[in-house]
Amino acid sequence: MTLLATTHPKNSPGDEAAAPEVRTLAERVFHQLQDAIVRGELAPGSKITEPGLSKTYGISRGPLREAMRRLEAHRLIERVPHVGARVVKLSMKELLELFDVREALESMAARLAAEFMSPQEIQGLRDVLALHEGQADLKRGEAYYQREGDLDFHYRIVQGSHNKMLMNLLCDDLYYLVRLYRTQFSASGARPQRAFVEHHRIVDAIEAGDAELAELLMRRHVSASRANVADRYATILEQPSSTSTD
Amino acid sequence: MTLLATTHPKNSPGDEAAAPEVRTLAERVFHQLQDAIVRGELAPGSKITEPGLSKTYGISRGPLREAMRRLEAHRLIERVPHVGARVVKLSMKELLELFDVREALESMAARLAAEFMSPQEIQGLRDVLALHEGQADLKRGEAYYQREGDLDFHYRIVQGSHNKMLMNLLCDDLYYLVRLYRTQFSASGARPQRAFVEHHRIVDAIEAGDAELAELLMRRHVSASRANVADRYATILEQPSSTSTD
DNA sequence: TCATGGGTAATTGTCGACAATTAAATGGTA
DNA sequence: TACCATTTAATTGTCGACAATTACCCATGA
Repeated sequence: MTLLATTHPKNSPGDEAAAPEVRTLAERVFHQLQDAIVRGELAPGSKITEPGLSKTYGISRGPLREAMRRLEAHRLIERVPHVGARVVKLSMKELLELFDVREALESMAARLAAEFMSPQEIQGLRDVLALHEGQADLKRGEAYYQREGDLDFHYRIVQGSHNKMLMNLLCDDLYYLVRLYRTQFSASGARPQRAFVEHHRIVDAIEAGDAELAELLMRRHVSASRANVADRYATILEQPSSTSTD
Repeated sequence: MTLLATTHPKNSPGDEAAAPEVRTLAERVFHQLQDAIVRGELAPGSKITEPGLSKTYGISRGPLREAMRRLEAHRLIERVPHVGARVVKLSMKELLELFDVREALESMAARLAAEFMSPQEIQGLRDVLALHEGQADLKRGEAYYQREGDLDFHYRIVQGSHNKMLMNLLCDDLYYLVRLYRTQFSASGARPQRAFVEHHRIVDAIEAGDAELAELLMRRHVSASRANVADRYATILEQPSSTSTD
């Protein structure tokens, strides 16, 4: 909880009124809806109507529409003029596309992090890894927290790139989609121990200032995660029972 | 005009009422403002006020605010709650950040294009190159159209990746910032003949289905463009006369 | 039974007005 | 004269109501 709160202080589960820079109604309901979607409280593909949300959140349609516009910009809902909006439902194709984009951006982030990350930031990375290691030793099966921590790890590297545009793209846009995917596909942590090793090697490369190696390792790391997801999906397709994701 | 219109049919200069999917006031004024900003008619860094725009465009503040929200999502304006909005003014640092992101995303796009681009799409790429070559032979100095065509070239490769998320990120977000930069820094085409050669080699790699080579060449291409911009900026800093971009 | 048409209901788009917050202007005081 | 507090004006945030478009339902006909 402690380390997690430092990286993404907003939308920590259970507290939503203490958000720091929520100065307007539209922003507040935006964060609320963002959380509700990411956590699966609003079903993927379900239609959301302005009067309905307006009544449930007790605000007018004006700020609500602004919040929905922001959600649309973050690709969490899809709107059609004069028709309505519905919560995004990731298909496997779109999920794999997301992994390709992550591979491109995060490998670049790792490269830049190896160049510009400060010793304090690197120490913070090591702390995160140590925390994960302890958690992995404690509860081996339930890797739920570990997955949130996985995002924590990636967050810090992106911030270590000191590239604001990268930070905006990854942290403000894509990572919410990643979290949404993890709830939609109920993907608890797969391949945890291998991911641990890869994380360690990436930090080693960053600490050594080896930009090329950090980039390569991060590229492989994301690519392996993508392959793992694709494989699991392929095996699920063999035994047709769950929801058809496309 | 013909080939350009096929890739980005909207906001072709001079005609704005014939936009295809503009079904609402907010969308129309969004595209109008987008054009006005990218073309420099709204000065970078200038404050834009809701009543002012509402009067100039003859619409209410409701749809105008929606248009402004979309502009903010596309990073063309910056808003501060209770204070106001102003047109984005790219600093050199942010411009170089933009090049880093482009390098990451477009190299990935080239890799995917080499895998999935159809023969017709490749032929379209060759047509664009042929058109540029003719233009370069005709007017050697005035490379303005060539630069727009340069974006046309990159557009097609991104679309050839068949990755919708990449297409959204690059074509809908970043490329408008690129065009904005070219007007803000009044950057007419530098190094045109070298860029031509690089374009040809990229297409060759894509046509050969060599994904790795296409990725590498595109990465170098964008990186060289970034270095060129950085160099020109450094030389400008030697002779202090123009606008301070940061 | 299915397709097609009209009519109704609901939702979205748009507008003008009021409240809250911020920035500027003005005046007073050390 | 410089600085600070108060007032004032302008802008942004929010709200409710009306208009326009769409989707749904039902009846009619082949």
